[in-house]
Amino acid sequence: MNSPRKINIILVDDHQILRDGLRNLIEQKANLQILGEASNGREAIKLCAKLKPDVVITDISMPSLNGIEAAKQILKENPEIKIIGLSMHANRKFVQAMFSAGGYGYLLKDGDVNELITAITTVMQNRKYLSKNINQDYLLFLNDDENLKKISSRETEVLQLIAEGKSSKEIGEVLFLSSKTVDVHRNNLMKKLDLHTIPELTKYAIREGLTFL
Amino acid sequence: MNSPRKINIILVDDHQILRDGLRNLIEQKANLQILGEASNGREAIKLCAKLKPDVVITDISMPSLNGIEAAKQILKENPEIKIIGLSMHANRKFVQAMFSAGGYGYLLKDGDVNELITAITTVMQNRKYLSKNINQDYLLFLNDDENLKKISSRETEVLQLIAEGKSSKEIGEVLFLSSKTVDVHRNNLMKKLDLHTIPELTKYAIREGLTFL
DNA sequence: CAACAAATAGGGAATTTGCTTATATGTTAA
DNA sequence: TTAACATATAAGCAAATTCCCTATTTGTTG
Repeated sequence: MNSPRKINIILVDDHQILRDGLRNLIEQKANLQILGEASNGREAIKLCAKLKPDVVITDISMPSLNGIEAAKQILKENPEIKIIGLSMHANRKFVQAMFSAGGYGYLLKDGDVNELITAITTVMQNRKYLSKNINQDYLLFLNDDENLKKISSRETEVLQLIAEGKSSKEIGEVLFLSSKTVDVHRNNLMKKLDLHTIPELTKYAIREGLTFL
Repeated sequence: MNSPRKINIILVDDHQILRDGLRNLIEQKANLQILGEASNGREAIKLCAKLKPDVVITDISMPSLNGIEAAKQILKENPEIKIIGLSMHANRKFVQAMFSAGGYGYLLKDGDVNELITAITTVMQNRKYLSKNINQDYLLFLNDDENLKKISSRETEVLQLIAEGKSSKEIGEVLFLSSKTVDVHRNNLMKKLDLHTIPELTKYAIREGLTFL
């Protein structure tokens, strides 16, 4: 009798101390193992391409690239990966966005670790998991995909970096684009959102949870 | 030969999942034990009064009562307790505030766990500990308490207008100043606040209630 | 009085943004 | 299956803005 293969996990959060703690707890379970860790969405995408985990546990709000955008891009390449969002916000908008992006689970950071283990096993059975502290009714609406996504993924990415204080040039370096392309994205964002200054874009990004206050 | 007494610790953070992880890691060290946990500053004060720990490890940003204020109040009753702040912000203001409140250590959440262990043993030797990812120069200034330069009312005025999306030229027009004067105010603000981009100033202004989201 | 902070502002370099135009690639609706 | 539309890319050039340095005046405070 051979024991079943371990579930391979990638852990994504911008706080190493949280990753350290979670890794330790998760690896106490015989059937779970951590394949790798990333500290933002951009690293997570690279790591998933390389390591092909079964499950990604990812913070939502992170510098450089947030968990929602990361989920979209990971799933475009590897649709079979189960992504579980981990956030401090019980906000409906985040929940919605995570599931619309193709995520399989959404947990609150003030849940306990057992809930995380439950979530992992649940999503591995192809079932969605939503933190028990969140109104479960949200699950009913998850297929109304018609959320206000006027702005594209690329634009969202650029917006986050703008709100983090980066210039077009710096953003271009991060995304391997000409600064002129970034200029165009910024200007399109401003047109679409009817916002006309960088501080206004910043505030919008904060409201959308793309960056920290 | 009797082994030395264990170091008693109270853990304070609003995310249970982070507490779970840290507790587990810390208790793997034979000489450390967790006496109790709290999920905000107010609870922490009560717990300290009851349990008299050697060390408190506390998040800075928490609901109900933040870590800085909690530190002040804990130390008023129990000046011998060593308090270590744990924050995601490398922001000078927080560091300064933590030490001014009487704290003994300041760690970033993206440091690793070994650093936390080091910090605990350091403060137990009556030495201050500052996260190695933070400019250590801050330690030099920690004793002149009035080093937290407050911003002038003119600067506050300018800051608000910046956060509303106005350029130096526009601000000059509103305040009947040369745009160059506004430039100087902006640059002084950045120096005083240790912030280096307009989006960062904007976020600061929001936190200070100078402008709306 | 000396030192210092606050408020004002000019000069000039460096950077950034705004706007226009253009091409390639998808997607979708008639 | 075209036509229309959205997305992503990027160059060129002009305009605007910011960054850094220096400087003067005024008020405060040890």
